[in-house]
Amino acid sequence: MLHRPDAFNARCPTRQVLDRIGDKWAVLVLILLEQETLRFNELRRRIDSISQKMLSQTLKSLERDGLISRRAFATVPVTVEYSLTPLGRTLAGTVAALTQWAEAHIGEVEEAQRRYDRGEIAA
Amino acid sequence: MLHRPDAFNARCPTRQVLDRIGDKWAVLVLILLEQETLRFNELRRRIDSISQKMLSQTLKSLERDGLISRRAFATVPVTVEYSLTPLGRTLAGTVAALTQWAEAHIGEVEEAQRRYDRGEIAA
DNA sequence: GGATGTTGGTTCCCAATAGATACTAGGGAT
DNA sequence: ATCCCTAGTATCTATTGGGAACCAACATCC
Repeated sequence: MLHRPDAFNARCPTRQVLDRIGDKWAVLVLILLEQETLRFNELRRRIDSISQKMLSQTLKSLERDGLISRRAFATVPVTVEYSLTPLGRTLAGTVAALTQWAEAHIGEVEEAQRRYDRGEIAA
Repeated sequence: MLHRPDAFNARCPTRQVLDRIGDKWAVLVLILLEQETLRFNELRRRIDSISQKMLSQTLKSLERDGLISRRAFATVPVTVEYSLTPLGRTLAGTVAALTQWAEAHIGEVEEAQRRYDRGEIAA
């Protein structure tokens, strides 16, 4: 029935990509870098409530996946710039569609949550 | 600079939606239900390696958000059907674009990972 | 001249979450 | 009687996330 790579099979590598997208911090980093190259602490300041650890970890994963590139300059203190690769740029476009959906439909989602919490399980 | 709801602010509800999309199981459920209405154990069998607990939890969240609807029938044993709501259907379309990206670019991602793991931090 | 702040991280610890396993109820089939 | 089916829940543990402290090397403040 499924003629394409089966993302529902845990062994399928497509699932790995899906798992990466399923990282909220990665999504936010991609969206920010789509607009401009940023340094580590600039990213940290812009993404409210992200910890250094998670930012560092997220950037490392994205770099490993070839989605962003890291450039360090031997200034004092050291300067590190992160930017999207061409591959990352194609993903950022797709991810932007998700944030647009979120912004467009957040009202409906919140209303559904209120209805659900009041006990109305209506469709 | 940002004229739209600020997803980078933790207090912005848009971020909640982003967090929901950032759930790998939710994404897989949405994709499956886009094609047909399915029962609990059918979903469980199709999504390789999901546990009963996580499926149950994921379905409950999606229902609360108004993205899927649950219908129980008093058969023996009880039958429970899950299907997309109109709202969920609009999201499933957007999410499908992500899986298409994953399937199209998985090769590039894997090659980047191999390069990174060999120590070539090249852009 | 010592305290503090900057850079981009890493390490440690604890709380929260994910996942595996077992259990429930109310039957049906063997 | 015993095992299986349904759709979950309860419990326990493994993994992960987040907070805070620490690092080097310098610049500035007082």
